[in-house]
Amino acid sequence: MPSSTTKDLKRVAGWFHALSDGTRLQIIERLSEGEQCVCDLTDMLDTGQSRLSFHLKTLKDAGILVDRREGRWVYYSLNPEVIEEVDQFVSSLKTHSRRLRNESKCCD
Amino acid sequence: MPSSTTKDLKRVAGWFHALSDGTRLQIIERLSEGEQCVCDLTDMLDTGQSRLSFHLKTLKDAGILVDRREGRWVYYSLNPEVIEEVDQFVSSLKTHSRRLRNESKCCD
DNA sequence: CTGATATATCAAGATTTATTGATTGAATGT
DNA sequence: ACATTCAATCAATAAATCTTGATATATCAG
Repeated sequence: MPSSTTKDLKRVAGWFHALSDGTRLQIIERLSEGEQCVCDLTDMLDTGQSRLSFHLKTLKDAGILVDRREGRWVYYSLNPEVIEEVDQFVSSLKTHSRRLRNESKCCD
Repeated sequence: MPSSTTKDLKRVAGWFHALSDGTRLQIIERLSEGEQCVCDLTDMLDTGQSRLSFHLKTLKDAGILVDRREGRWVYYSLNPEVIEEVDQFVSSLKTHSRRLRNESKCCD
């Protein structure tokens, strides 16, 4: 994990904040099976309309989701570009933590 | 991303919540260079003692960090096991989103 | 244009999280 | 035992986030 600017950290924190809620993770679970319109998500998740809209906006604002209007319906889907960035961040963290564990093991 | 139980989702949400704060990400940046005692973190990050302690506890409760007392000092470090789980979650999400993108591309 | 449907936004209150300063506890050295 | 240092916890307040119900906006059908 290279040292990050404050702006970067805020962006990263924004990703994780978006992912830090059970309802939003449920949304993501659904969308990992493919694009869904809000109406379908409303049925699948047992949640009020404005609440769902709030969580979708939270995910969209963080860049995790993108939306697309088609007539009366709005479709949400995962945003692969940003998810890739999240993955790179976590993956780099994993690499560091693994390396540190191995270093300490060797000197016990 | 296989369908998760409510309990799993809460655990996952807990990871991301712990990672969703700028100060905590700074802590993680430091610890990705190696184990640090609280006293060093206090110097490096410009933060009050109880505030730092609060954020360390938040990360520890989520499983991201582990601590170890040595005399008067407490050392914190990344917890590779849990970070690996976080990585697997995000990595799986990445795989799904990538696959979905490619599927849609092929049918334009 | 009118009514109906899908979704977003807004405002108020409820809940959760974070910050601050004070206190407590644990380990050490004298 | 006493004083000192490092760190955790507590209590009060502040700030951010979430929920709910009402209202607004956009699109379509008739």
